This record gives sequence, structure tokens and C-alpha cells, in this order.
Amino acid sequence: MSEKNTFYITTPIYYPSGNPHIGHCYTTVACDSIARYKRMQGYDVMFLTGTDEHGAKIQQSAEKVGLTPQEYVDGIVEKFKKLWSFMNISYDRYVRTTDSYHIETVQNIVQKLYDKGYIYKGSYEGKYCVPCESFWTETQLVDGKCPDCGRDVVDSKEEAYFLKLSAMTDRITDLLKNTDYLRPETRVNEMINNFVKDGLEDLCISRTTVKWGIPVPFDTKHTVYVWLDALINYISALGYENNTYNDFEKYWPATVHMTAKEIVRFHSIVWPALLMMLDVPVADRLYGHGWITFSGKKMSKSLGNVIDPFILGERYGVDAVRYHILREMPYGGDSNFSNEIMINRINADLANDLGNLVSRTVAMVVKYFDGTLPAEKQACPEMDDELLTMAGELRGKVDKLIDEPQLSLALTEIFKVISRANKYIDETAPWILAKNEADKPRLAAVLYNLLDVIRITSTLLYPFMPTTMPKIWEQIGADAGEVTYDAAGKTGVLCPTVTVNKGEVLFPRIDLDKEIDELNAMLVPEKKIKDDPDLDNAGIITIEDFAKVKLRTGTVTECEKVKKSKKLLKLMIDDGKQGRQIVSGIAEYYKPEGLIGKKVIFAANLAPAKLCGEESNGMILCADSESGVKVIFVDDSVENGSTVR
RNA sequence: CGCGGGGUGGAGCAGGGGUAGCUCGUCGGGCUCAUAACCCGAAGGUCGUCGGUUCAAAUCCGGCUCCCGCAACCA
Repeated sequence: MSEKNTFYITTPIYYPSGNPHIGHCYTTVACDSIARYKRMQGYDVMFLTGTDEHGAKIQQSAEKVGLTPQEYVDGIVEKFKKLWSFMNISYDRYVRTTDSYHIETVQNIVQKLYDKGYIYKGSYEGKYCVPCESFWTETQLVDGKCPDCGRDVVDSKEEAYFLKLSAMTDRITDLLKNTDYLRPETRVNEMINNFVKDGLEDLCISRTTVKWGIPVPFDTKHTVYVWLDALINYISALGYENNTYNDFEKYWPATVHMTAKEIVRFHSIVWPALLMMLDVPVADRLYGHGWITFSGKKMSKSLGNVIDPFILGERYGVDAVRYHILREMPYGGDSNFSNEIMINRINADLANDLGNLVSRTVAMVVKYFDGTLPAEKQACPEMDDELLTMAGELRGKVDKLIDEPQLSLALTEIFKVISRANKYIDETAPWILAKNEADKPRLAAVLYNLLDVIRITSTLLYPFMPTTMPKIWEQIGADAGEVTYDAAGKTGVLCPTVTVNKGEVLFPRIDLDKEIDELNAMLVPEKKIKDDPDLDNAGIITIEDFAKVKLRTGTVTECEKVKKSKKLLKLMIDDGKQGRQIVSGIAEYYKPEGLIGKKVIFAANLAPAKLCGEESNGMILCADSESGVKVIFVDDSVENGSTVR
């Protein structure tokens, strides 16, 4: 980290093709906690987030609902901002790639790179899907077809502009290998092995097929590739090459770029290369975190496991949700999410350990001293020192972990002290001290130590849980000067004759079984009229058209997985004649042995195709169900080779 | 042989040559200040599998196997 007293932290700018979900919260809450911690330390912080609003997908999504792309993104951006406000995200600036200053910066940079010779005109060759207006590489194709719509693709070539990434291979290699720019380190190997080792390839940075984008200034029938457009947000938002803001000198280079792992590639290769071409320094640190997964499965809308952060926040409190996602975020790897894990975590850490510690401590001060501690106290070093030393050393540990950044370990350290404080109550047994008037000074010292430890831990927790911690301060009678970063570094800061205020339960315990039942009930999908653009766009066909497809029945006699493929099964079908081989993309849903002997329907006059080297003569009829692909099975009494109509 | 990550007590994870550790759960005990919370103790693992290096392997090396992710627009 640099020695400046400014601290610039960024989230990626999110792609608003759908509503924001808990995955977006993950990155953003982490940045927010770091930003708040750094502000507490006295840094002049700039915390940037925003949205990446150009590109073909946005254009399509907008058309679908009958809006202009701008109207469409305006609507989604409102939802993001609403979520950030709900989650207590303290961003300083929100950048939109449709903002005029950003467009100005992008165009200026593209022009500059062109003038410097880093951008050149070439041609882009690939497989083109006409209806989708998309180029695909050979490896992206699914069974030789467009991965988006499944239709045929054609060889195509179009004029395009390229960025000379190849010229930066050595400098990028050096950046990744010899600096601590990219963390965690496993990502370095991933990048080097996959993309850098054999030399970087030049990047195609313009499209003529995408209209919703920033025009290339020297050739306006092209628009700038969305990734290039998007990455530039980190400096356009500071006023680089525009006059809207003037903070570039002050905050750049960024201290931390936070991203999720799948976009590390752009941030660790394209982005620094671009800055190098502009002779602008690279950020100090890029951190690629893992994902929130669901029982190891990636979050996705089709799996129905996307969690609505508004619902979680309303049920459990925003601070509890913030705590949970940060506490579960390991260094580098993915973290698992389930309602059960979250509720257990909230109950164990927040309700039982922290909330209850505050509650029992404050209750004792009220009960034994009418809420105000007496000045006279009696220390007992052999009983007190371990706890007080731990509390005194805590800030240093947290500082270090915030910088790495290992937020989950930072929280673990804080909760070790909270746990130690609970143990301290057992060791000192204040309720026994209370029975003897002579022990009152000792009792006062014990309760003071507890309040003071709560003061330290809650101060350090404030950046993570900014709503609840001030409530704790109110309860333990701490005033503003006692809950600063400076004060968190030492014990004995709290006023010796402090007055506490018994307050509400901070983190109510959650009834796990009841809650899971209620959540499951919410998950039962409402019957709703689903969009079916595939059907809407298909038009009406005649019965003669339909009759062209010859459907027949047959029994699966053999079935095995196609080697080297993930999705394909090779099936031998008894069609009542000589038999036929069909390859079907259902390996993810069916085991080969489970299909043998089953009777299925297949399209019998489909042109033969080769899939992964295996010939396929026909197609098994399946339903695309929400829970996966389902083969249509037929009653055993139907003879093989029967006509289906 | 596309690339990468992973398989550790019932669950979730940490450790990365020398008594296998943490959280939750379970069982037993203690306490009664507290949100039926807190504290102590116990049971439970031949660290996916086979082989190799070593005085010593969960850890290093090789084979096998299973799971997951990435593969140029997912946080």
C-alpha cells in the first residue's frame, strides 16, 4: 500500500441486465467496510461504485420491454441505488458509463491510443450468428451452434479496431509475477498459464454490430467494446480527460480494485496494459474474491437460488446480513450460502456471543449499581490481564487483516475477544461479588473492564455493522470521543463513572426451524404467466409444415457417455428396423444406465450430424423443465417404430 | 491429454514434513448476570484412493477417481 493519506477503493461497475442480488452485495459490502475502516483511521477516502450500461444485451433487454436502452438502464440503476442505500453502502461517487463525462473520457482515451499507434485497424474473423448479431469463437460454440440461441452460425469477417496488447506482454508478466498487484496469488498462476505465458493477443475493441455504445471518435460507425468502455470508469470518475471532476491527481493510483474472480482477467491484463499505454501508473492492489455458492452450485436464476437481499435484510437486519457475508468470505475461495448457515451464524455470533454479552453486562451494572459505576475500583491483574491485553492488541491485528484484505479473519479476531469476555464473566462471577458489600470495588472493576472491552470491539466492528454499533455505544454509555479509532487502540478509555442505558435486544435470536419453514414457503413459485419469446417469435405454421417432422418411438438399448464431452450421451435406439445411433445433450441430467430399456420419441428424418466425433441420426424429444432437461418417455405398450403425430 | 480449485470427525471449513485444529451440531457437567443465552469437559477423523521419496507424509512427488468452476458480457 502506498504512503499517501488518500485511499481510493472501487467495486466493479455492475452490468444492469437484471436486478441486483446478493452477489453484488458481497463485493460492495466488502468495499464499504474497508472504506469505513479507512475513514475511521483518518484516510481521505474515495469509494466508487457504478454501473456498466452499454452493450448488445442491454439493448435487447430494453427492446423486449419496449423501452429505449437509456430508459431501461435508468430504471435498473434506481434499483441498484436503492439496494445500496438499504445496505448502508457509503459510496462517495456513482459512475454510469452513460454519463457524458465518462463518454468524453473514453473517446479521448481511444483517440489518444490511436494517435500513439496502440490501436490499429484489422479484421475480425469468427463464427457469426445472424439473428443474435454476435460473433463467437470456435471454442464457444455449443455443438457447432450459437451458444445463445442454438442456431447455425456462418463464417464471417468484419472490419474492426484492435488494441495492441501483445506489445505489453513483458510488462504485464512483470506486473503479475514480480509485484503484489494481483491477490490472492493463485489467481496469478491462473492468468499467467492461461493468457500471458504464450504472449498476449491483441484485443478487438470495436463493434459495428452493437449500436448501444460509445462511438469510436475517428470512425463513428464503430462503437467501443464494452469492456474497454467499462474499465475506464475507474479514472473517468476522477476526472481523467474530462472537466466534470478534478480528483485524478489526488486519488490515483487506486489503492484497491475489488472484483469477483471471473473478471480478474480484464482487471489484471487489459486494464493495466491500457494504463501502461497511457503512461498512467497502475493501482496498488487488485483483489479477486470468490463467489457465494449454494451447496457448491453457482448462483443462477435458472437454478432458482438467487437470494433477494431486501428480503434477508428485512427479516434479519441489514447488519446481520452484512456480517454474515463478510464472515463467510474466505481468502480467495468460494463461500457457501444457505439460509441455515446464515441463521446459525447470526444466532451463534451476534445473538449469543455479542448481543448477549452487551445485554448481561449492562443488566448487571443496572442491577448492582443502579446503572452508574462507582469511582472506587479494585483491579486484580492475574484475572484481568489476559482479557485486557487481548483487547488492547486487537486493533493492530484488525488493521493488518483489513489491508490484506482478509475481512473474515478480521471478524474472527474481534469475536475471539468477545468470546474471551464471556468467559471472563464466568471466571469472575460478578453475581457472587455482588453478595458482599466489601467486594463492590472489585465488582465495579470487573464490570468496567467488560464495558471497556465492549467499547473496543464495537468500535472496530462499526465499519462492518454501522447501524447496530451506535446502539451498543448508547447502551454502554460511551460518548463519541470514546469510540474513535484512536480510542480503540487502548483500554481504560471509557469514563470510570459511566452510566449505562438498558436498551432493546440488539440481535434477536432466530428460531431456525420456524424460519426455514417460512422461507421455504416463500420459495414456492407463484404460478405466473411466463414470457415465451421463442414461441411468440415463431409465427404460425401449417399442418403440412408440422408433418414434415417424422416422429417415431423406440427403445434405448445401449447408452454411454461420449468421451471428452460433458453434456453428451450416445444412445442406440431400437426403432423397429435396423436401429440407429443418436447423440443427445442430456448427460448432465441422466445417467446412461438409467435410460436403457426406456421408450422414447425421436425425430426420425433429421439430417445426420456429428457431435464430438459421434454420428447422430435424429433427436430425442425432451422438455426444458425449470429443474433441468426431462426426456419424454412413452408407455411400454407402444411398439418401436410407431408414428407419433 | 484446454486451464484452474477442491475431496480433512455428522455439517461447514483451517492447516501444508514431526502430539490433527476451529465453528456449528450431539452427549455429560457447571453457573444463574444474560437474548433457554454463557462457561467447562467428552465422544467422533487410518485427512478421496493407490504407489513413491523420507527416520518421519494430511502436508512433497506420480497414477487413479469423484466434485466444482472458467473458457473473451455473471459479484
